[in-house]
Amino acid sequence: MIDMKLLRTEPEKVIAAMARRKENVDIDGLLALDKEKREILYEAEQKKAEQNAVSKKIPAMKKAGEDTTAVFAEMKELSAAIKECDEKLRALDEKITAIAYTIPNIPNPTVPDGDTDADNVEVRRFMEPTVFDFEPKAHWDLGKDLNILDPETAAKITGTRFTVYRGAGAQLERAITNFYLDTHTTKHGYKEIFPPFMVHRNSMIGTGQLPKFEEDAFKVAGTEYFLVPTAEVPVTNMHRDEILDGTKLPVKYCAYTACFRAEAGSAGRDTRGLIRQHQFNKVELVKFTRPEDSYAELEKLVADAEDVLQMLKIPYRVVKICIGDLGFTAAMKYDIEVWMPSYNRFVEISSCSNFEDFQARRANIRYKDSAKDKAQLVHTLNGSGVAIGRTTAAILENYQNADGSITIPEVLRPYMGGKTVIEKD
RNA sequence: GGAGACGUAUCGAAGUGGUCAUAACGAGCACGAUUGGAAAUCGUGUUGUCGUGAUGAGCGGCACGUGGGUUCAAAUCCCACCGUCUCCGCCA
Repeated sequence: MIDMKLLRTEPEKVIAAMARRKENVDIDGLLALDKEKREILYEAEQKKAEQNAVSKKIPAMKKAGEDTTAVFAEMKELSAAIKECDEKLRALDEKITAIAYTIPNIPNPTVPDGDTDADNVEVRRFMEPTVFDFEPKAHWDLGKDLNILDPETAAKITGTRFTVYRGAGAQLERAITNFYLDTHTTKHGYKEIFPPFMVHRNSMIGTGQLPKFEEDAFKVAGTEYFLVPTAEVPVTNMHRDEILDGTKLPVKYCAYTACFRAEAGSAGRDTRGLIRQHQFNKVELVKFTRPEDSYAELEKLVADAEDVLQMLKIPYRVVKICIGDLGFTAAMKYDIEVWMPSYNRFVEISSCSNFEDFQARRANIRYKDSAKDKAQLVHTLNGSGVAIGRTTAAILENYQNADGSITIPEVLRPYMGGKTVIEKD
């Protein structure tokens, strides 16, 4: 949510930010509505002050036996005028929030220029892209041959963009999940959360998925619930309308959830394999920080996500997202992309963002250090730590052997009963 | 799913149409007094938010789960929704 005070005092900053994003937002119109609202608000408050003053005198008048008929008539008119003001205010507020909710976050000045993901800037790499002395297969072929990934059966029971994992495939997915959660909770100091997989509308608004991107979400028929598109939504909203203890920041959570995405507009893209599914597993990292610490915490967040890939020994690179590819809610974002031999390129496996106070303002999440202090908005951050389904795909492809078997990364073996290789059963 | 009770500050809780909502009373917390130090005791303080001021003081508005309604006036009366608890049913 845009800061209305910033908009009032320094509209040129907001206008420049929107121009960088190539967003067409009617800032002048919004300012005019805001001005009108404040004028009417003042009028309404004057009238209410009068109403309160008169109301206070009425009991005394009655006690003294005075005739209150005239006063009542006057007050009735005043009351009607107040009601009229309140109605105008409500209508204006509705218009203002409707516009405000469609304004994206102000990007950090260091966000690189560019129009598409091709313009993202590579920051660093880990390992070199995997080299094979045989013709490597795509993970969907490996999964089929090993009988561990079964999209056909998923289509039979549900539809496209779902996968049934079987046997060692299911075990591998579960091993990765536990490895990620264990590493983040013990090594990196995050508190594990297991949230609901459905949330109500306010939570989706709080983190910015709604109202603008409703077609991307699955809504549960007959309810007002949405399937979570990421654990970011339930976990960030845990502290909605709360004032956190500033001395306890940063608060760091990690959470596993299944994630559900309609993938509207992705028809025909990544139709094979685990890359783009309606349901996928992910461990998410979420932080609530002091404003002055948020960028340092973003770097640490990325490092924590990278660490699990380093332990898995999967080649990856980190890119800084350019202005044209920056999401609606983010002020700055890094993606981590793993090497995917079947695509012959790097594929996103984690997105780490600093939202600054954008989500905190929507969700009303603040902090203060002591009772005397004024509550201030926190900064929120999150990042995948990391996507599990895509990890499975990356392991199958990067750890495949000439005979079609898969060597299990060392750190996962304790999670798979000591098994070292996945072979056709 | 059925029946009932409830939702007021950090917590417990009073207030059942006006002149006690910063909100009784109790507890907690902060500061001060007392003490060699502590406990106990006493005193003072302790919500958030919006508008207008300078990000101050002051002034004014709003908030008693949420949203409506009745009324000159609503924590109080009415309606809807949300949530909590108890009993019954069902279930993992």
